[in-house]
Amino acid sequence: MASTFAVLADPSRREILDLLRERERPVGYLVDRLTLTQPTVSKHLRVLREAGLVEVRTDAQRRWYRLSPGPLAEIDAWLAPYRRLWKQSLDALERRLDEIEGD
Amino acid sequence: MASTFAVLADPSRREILDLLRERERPVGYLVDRLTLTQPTVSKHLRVLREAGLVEVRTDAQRRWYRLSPGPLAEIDAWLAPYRRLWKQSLDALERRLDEIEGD
DNA sequence: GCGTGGCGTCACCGCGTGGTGAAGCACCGG
DNA sequence: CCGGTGCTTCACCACGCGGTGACGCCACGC
Repeated sequence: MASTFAVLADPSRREILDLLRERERPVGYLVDRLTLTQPTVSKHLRVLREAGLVEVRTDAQRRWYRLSPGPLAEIDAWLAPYRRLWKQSLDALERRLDEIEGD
Repeated sequence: MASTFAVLADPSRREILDLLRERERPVGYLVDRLTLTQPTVSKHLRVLREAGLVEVRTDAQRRWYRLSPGPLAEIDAWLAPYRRLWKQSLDALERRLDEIEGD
C-alpha cells in the first residue's frame, strides 16, 4: 500500500486510471487522449502495473489495459480513521446552518 | 486537490498526520516520535500547511499543530467513482464463497 | 541583559523520477 | 520476405524533493 500514494501522485497516471474506468483500452488510445509521447505512457503503465493498479491482456501486438482497483480499496481503508474527523466538521457546519435557519 | 496526493506520497508526512489524529501536538513532540531532524519536520509541516492538511496555533514560542481534514475529504470524493469497481469485485468473491458454501 | 529552549529558514547535496528520442521486438498484411 | 504497426525498453537529461547542518528569531527564566 505504501507506494500507492506515490503512484497516484502523478496527474498523468490518475488521468490514465480515469480513462480506464469505463472499459479496457489499448495503449494507443491512451496516447491519443494524453499529451504525452508513447514511451512516456508505457513508462507510466509499467508503474501502474507494478503497483497492481492495472492489468494487461495481450491480443496479438496490441496490449489491452484494464483497471485493477485493489490498491484503491486500501487507500480507502487508510482514509477510514480520518473519516470521522471531517464528518464532525460537516456536522458542526450543519448545526450552524440549522441555528441560522432557526432564527 | 491536485497536489494532495503528492503531499500524501511521503511516508513521513502520513506519519505526522497519524500523530495528529488524536489531538494537536507541538513540533518537538513530532520530532521525538519520528527519526527525523527538526528542520526536516518543519519542512514537512510547511508542506502540510500549504496543502491545507494541517493548521497551526502559536502559544508563546511553542507551535501547536492540528489536523485539518478538508483535503482528505476531497480524496475520498475522488475515490468515489472507483468505489463500485472494487465493490463488485468483492461481490464476485462473495458469490463464489456462497457457491462453495452451498455445496 | 543573557543564556536557553523551541521552531522556522537558508544553502546545499544526492538521488529519484518524469520526459524524450532512438532502438529493439513481436505480429500482421502484402 | 519485407514494410509497417503497436508497444516496450534503453540511455540520457533536467528538475524537484527529502534530508541535513548552520543560522536566525522570538519568548521565557534567571
